[in-house]
Amino acid sequence: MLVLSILGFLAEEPLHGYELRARIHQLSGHARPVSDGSLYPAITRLTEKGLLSRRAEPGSSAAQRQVLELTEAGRAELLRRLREPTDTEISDSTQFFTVLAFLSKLPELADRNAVLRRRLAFLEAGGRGFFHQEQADPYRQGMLTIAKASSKAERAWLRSVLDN
Amino acid sequence: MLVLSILGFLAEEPLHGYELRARIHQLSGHARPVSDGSLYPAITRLTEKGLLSRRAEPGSSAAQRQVLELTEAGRAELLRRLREPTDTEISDSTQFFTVLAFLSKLPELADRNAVLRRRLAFLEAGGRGFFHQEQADPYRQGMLTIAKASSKAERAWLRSVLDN
DNA sequence: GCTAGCATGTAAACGGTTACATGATTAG
DNA sequence: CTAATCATGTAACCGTTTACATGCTAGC
Repeated sequence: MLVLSILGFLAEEPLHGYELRARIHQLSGHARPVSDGSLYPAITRLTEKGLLSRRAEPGSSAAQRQVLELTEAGRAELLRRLREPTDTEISDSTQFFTVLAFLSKLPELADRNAVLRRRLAFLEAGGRGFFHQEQADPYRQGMLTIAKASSKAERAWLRSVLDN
Repeated sequence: MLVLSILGFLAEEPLHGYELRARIHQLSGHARPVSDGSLYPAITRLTEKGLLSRRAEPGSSAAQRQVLELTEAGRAELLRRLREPTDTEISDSTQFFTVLAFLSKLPELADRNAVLRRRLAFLEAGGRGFFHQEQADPYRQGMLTIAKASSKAERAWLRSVLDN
């Protein structure tokens, strides 16, 4: 997911690591903070794979910035990942929201809608039996109540987008 | 999170690994499947730490079962984790729902309510600015719409439980 | 005879967390 | 002069994923 966020934000404009971290944090850092120890190694790996290029630039203040830019291969990889999300990127809400955050980068409406339809189908399958557990435990009942409300809101939004 | 689920289900009754996997799957496997490669090593680690004991039992069919049981130390660790969830167990919905699934194991109402109040305070802080991003991107708008609906439903449930 | 389900594990590769490490600039 | 913010990284540890590996029993 970190990789998808990096590719996604860099598809908008070149950024240095610190700024990238700020954007990722704004997008999903409220739930799970991004640590430098995961971000910088991820940048290094993506650069080694040829998906990113980096060039040094004098910092606005402080240390030298490494400005990161998507390569053609990087952009192709981003589009491929958005077009063909894995099963857990469809089923795991956290992962799906990351896909959704960058879905507008996919140029074809049909491709974008195909992804939304996969998510809708997953939700309509009812979390694979998750929703009709009968629970005596009041806290698990609460979990189900909340999950049902979220699912309902999301299905309504997905249908409204798919129906244009 | 896996560890919390293992301790939580074993607090209800002794189980063997295969049955434990089935229960974890029912609880949260719809989003993220549990793999044997994470479950069995986790069981081994917990046994080495003295939180679990295992004894062999003839299988109902097939291979020998390793029946797992919580030790006193294991039960104490479960209660400690439920009483004092980490910050990310409060902020990350997936992790919080795992805590919630076993919260009824905490004997004191005051302890359980303290956990719920921490979650409510986090949600009322508005996802730390997450909710008032103005987004032109329609998919990110959708994300916000869904997130707001979920948050609202969860806050309503939390308040109803806390108000008795 | 074969497939599905029961049942438990190991090994390699990969990625994330935490702590450590450095150093400049700006505002109070 | 000191804290906050800007800015980038490394190293050890730990856990997860994926693939591999085995073997029994019941039903078709």
